[in-house]
Amino acid sequence: MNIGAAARQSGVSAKTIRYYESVGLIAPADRSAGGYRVYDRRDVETLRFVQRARSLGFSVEEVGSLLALWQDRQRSSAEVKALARRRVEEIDRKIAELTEMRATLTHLMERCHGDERPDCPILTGLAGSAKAER
Amino acid sequence: MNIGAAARQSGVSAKTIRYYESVGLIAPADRSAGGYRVYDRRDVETLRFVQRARSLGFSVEEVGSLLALWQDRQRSSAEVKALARRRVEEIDRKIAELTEMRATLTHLMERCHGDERPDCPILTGLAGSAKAER
DNA sequence: GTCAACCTTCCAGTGATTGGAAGGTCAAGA
DNA sequence: TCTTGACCTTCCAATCACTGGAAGGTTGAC
Repeated sequence: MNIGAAARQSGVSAKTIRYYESVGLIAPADRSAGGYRVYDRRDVETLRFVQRARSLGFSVEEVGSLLALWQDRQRSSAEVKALARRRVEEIDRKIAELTEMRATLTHLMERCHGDERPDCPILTGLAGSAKAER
Repeated sequence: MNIGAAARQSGVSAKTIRYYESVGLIAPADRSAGGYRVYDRRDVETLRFVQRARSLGFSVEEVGSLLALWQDRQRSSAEVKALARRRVEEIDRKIAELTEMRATLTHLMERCHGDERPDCPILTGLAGSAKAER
């Protein structure tokens, strides 16, 4: 199958498949007589694996490690779990950061009339200390 | 004061101040005889405003709008509030996405021994359907 | 033969910085 | 007066993970 079909079946765009190949995340595809990249079901499986790992927020580099681990029958599950644990910690940090932002923002918004009047605590909060306002 | 002092007082790095100037977020600074950028207390205030807005996740472009609104004595607070509301919605989307990722990941991890054995549900979950596993 | 749909490579742009090179300015001290 | 070191200047390149677009080649159907 050509790259377009592989893209449709894996959920990874053709452009992105070529990109993954160019950065060495996936092996270079075989080529047809006309120079087209050729994929089989196994390649699509790999692409799907990559797609899922990316959707869980693993970086392309981390997906590379995961892929290597997946293809290594000898690997220990400890390594995989450690990678996953680090990812969860990262996610927790981001959630905490966003939650903090949200609290500051909604606090500022509550005090803002949101009408024609020019006075706006959101702006003065930004100008003074947003933190102290809480 | 020079750019270094302005950076220290505003919490925006010198490099970033120059960048903000280059993209038109802030007005070009006055220059000394020797060609150094010169800042006063007002500039530092503006930089601090930018820094706070950025830390709440507004894009540089959005900070531009906020800055214009801040400097416009005639503005209506409704506009500012709308900008903030969009930001909160965006934050909520991101938090939801991260929460979903976290749930999938921790579910996968619970089933993984994390020892020397090679079998690892995290990898098979990634290979099959991570969603279906839940 | 000709047409559309598909594929190829290569270069550039995104956002928001950051790093680094090569060189100019400034104030203090020997 | 000279030198040192801290600071500043501009400009180009890299980051991350794509995405867009140009210019051109391949394939299969009608």
